[in-house]
Amino acid sequence: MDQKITIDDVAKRAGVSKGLVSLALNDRPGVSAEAKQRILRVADELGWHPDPAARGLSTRRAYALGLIVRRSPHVIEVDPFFAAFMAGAEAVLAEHGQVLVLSVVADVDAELQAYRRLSAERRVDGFFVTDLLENDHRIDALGDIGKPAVVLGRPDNTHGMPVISRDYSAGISQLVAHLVDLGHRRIAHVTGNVAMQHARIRLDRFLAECDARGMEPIVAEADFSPEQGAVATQALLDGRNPPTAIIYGNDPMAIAGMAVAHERGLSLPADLSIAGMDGSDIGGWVYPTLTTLDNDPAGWGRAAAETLVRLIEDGAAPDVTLPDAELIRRASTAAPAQPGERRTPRGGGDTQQHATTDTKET
Amino acid sequence: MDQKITIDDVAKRAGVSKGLVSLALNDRPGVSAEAKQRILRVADELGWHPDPAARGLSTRRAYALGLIVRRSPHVIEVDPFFAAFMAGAEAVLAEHGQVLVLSVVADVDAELQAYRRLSAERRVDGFFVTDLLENDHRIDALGDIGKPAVVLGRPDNTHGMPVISRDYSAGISQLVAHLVDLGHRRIAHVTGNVAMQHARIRLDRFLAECDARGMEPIVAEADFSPEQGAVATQALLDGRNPPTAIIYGNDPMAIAGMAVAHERGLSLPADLSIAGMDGSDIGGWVYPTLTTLDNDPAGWGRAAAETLVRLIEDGAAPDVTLPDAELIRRASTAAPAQPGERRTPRGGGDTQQHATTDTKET
DNA sequence: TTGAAAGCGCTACCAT
DNA sequence: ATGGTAGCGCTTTCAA
Repeated sequence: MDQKITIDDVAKRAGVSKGLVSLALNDRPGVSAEAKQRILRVADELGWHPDPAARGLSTRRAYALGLIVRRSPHVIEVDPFFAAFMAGAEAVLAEHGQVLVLSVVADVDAELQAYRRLSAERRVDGFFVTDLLENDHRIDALGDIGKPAVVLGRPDNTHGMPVISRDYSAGISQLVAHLVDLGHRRIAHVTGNVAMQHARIRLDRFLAECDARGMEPIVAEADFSPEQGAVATQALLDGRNPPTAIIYGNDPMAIAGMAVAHERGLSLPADLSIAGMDGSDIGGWVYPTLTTLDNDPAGWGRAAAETLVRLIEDGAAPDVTLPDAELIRRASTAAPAQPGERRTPRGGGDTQQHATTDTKET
Repeated sequence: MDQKITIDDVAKRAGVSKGLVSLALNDRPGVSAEAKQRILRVADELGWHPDPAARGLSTRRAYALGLIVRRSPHVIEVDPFFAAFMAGAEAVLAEHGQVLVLSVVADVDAELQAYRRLSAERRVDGFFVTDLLENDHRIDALGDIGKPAVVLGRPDNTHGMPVISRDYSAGISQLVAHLVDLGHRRIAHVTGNVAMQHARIRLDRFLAECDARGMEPIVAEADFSPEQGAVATQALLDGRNPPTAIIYGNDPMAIAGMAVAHERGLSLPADLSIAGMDGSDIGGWVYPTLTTLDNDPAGWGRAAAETLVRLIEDGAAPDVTLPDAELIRRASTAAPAQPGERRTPRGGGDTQQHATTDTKET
């Protein structure tokens, strides 16, 4: 149980020196094929693993990568992104003998502190930077800190850090087009926290899409929390000329918005079409099932981890562009009711499409 | 940026030897008050942090604790527990100079492998064991592995590992009593994955509560996923004598169950009362707002982290019992409609209670 | 109370 | 291609 096996044991048993074992392990040149094979076999027999502390002491590496999640307690529980992102990232790290070190903080100050701590204590070799802000302080701070980092966002202003990005704009175009095709002309957008770049990009694209169609955009700012999603929805529906469709910056807000509509006795989607983003599994299991844009958080995680590992090992890594977001059409969007038909009692009507029968636009 | 400051720098500047600095840092006896003070001041001035790799090489510690989350990709996204649990745990670990190492796996085999890897590679000093199974293999495996661990579960069969537990039974009693008080006699339970101890405990208590009241229990097995929650709900409602109230093993299943009911044109809660468990934030923002039992995942995280740190440092730590789960009464539970009244059109009726106005039973 | 020195397990360099 | 050896930064003896 207590691993007392060291590189010396392996060296002795294989009849070579420690140095050679080390070279063989890190498959470096200068080891004969047969020696290498023998060494690796012996290591395996003995169940030997190099001690990362000892390695790190020589190489000044931690063999660990850091993810700092900044979320308010009320958003984190409901966040459809991080758990899956971590799963994707961690799977890749494990293949590379690395480990994921996680920190969860409530605000930007605590986040900067966490970067500094993990870095000063030499706990990690690099960072994943998520939820990029517009003019993000962290980019500069990480520059000072001097640790490699990959950024999830748009390839701007990242001071040469590799960027993982996905074109969400294309999905928003599809979504708006989908609603317009159904006959909507008064479409609203409930934003996420627009201090975040991805929320801002979504808003900008929404505005552009409205503009291109000569529609007056309706916008309510929120922050990705269901609570704010509900508040924004109330405000929109209380407006003098309420929208016939609402696009939310994420699925939890959309679900909260649906609840508000239901509570007012509106029939969905006849009286109001609703769409989310960052498509989460739960969206396929609410009533009506939620039209949304997919996001594949595990894919983000894998790409980010591969890039960060490569950045650390090779000193550089190319940006990665993930496939465009795709529209997932479900039952929460439909043609708007004619003015006279509003507030119809519910029941009957369309059968709803379940998640297992999602229609993905390609 | 590149931390080249070592214990030697501190020793030199403070005019003492490395050894003394080390003693002072770990506040061990044998250092004069003034020397200690001076050393710590100098260390602070220099911004020195001991290198965990170097420390670990001497002490055979990793100064890191491991959490391995076993969840299928479809459950993890929606899981209201882990993100908040990690946040709670990590906050405590940071105070103790420790770090949280995270792994996400899909099944039990991969989980055991992850324990072995993290242990063999000496990445962590101990583990958090969650989702305890009945006769959990991991307990034995961890015994072999020989790393300290704390278990989230019921204090049985844990071979002397400290246990963090919360009495969920009390909450279930309250919940059943609440429904019975409203007039329900046909109450169903949609279970979580009953291989997990907490799902089993909930089921057992539900059965006991029914038994105590002479009610025939109705049970549908599921696995915590919204999909299974929906399937189970269909089956229950298609039964020859459908329940008037359904208690789900977690909130995502309850939300999926609500959707099934809505889709059938049932009016909630008049035609069917619905309750969840593991109360998540989102439950306060669906329609109707979801009656549930709270769970305070961050509290679990803090308690578990404190216990594990103590176990490692002192060699032993007492079990912790968290406060009983409490009923959160919201709008999804109400008196059952009289037979004749079923399938009333919705709208009007009760105003729903929002999350901000939850009623907590004490 | 303090200093000096010997490891901890590995990598990396200099020989051969 | 291989062996020997000097560190990496800390903790922990053992002397003084």
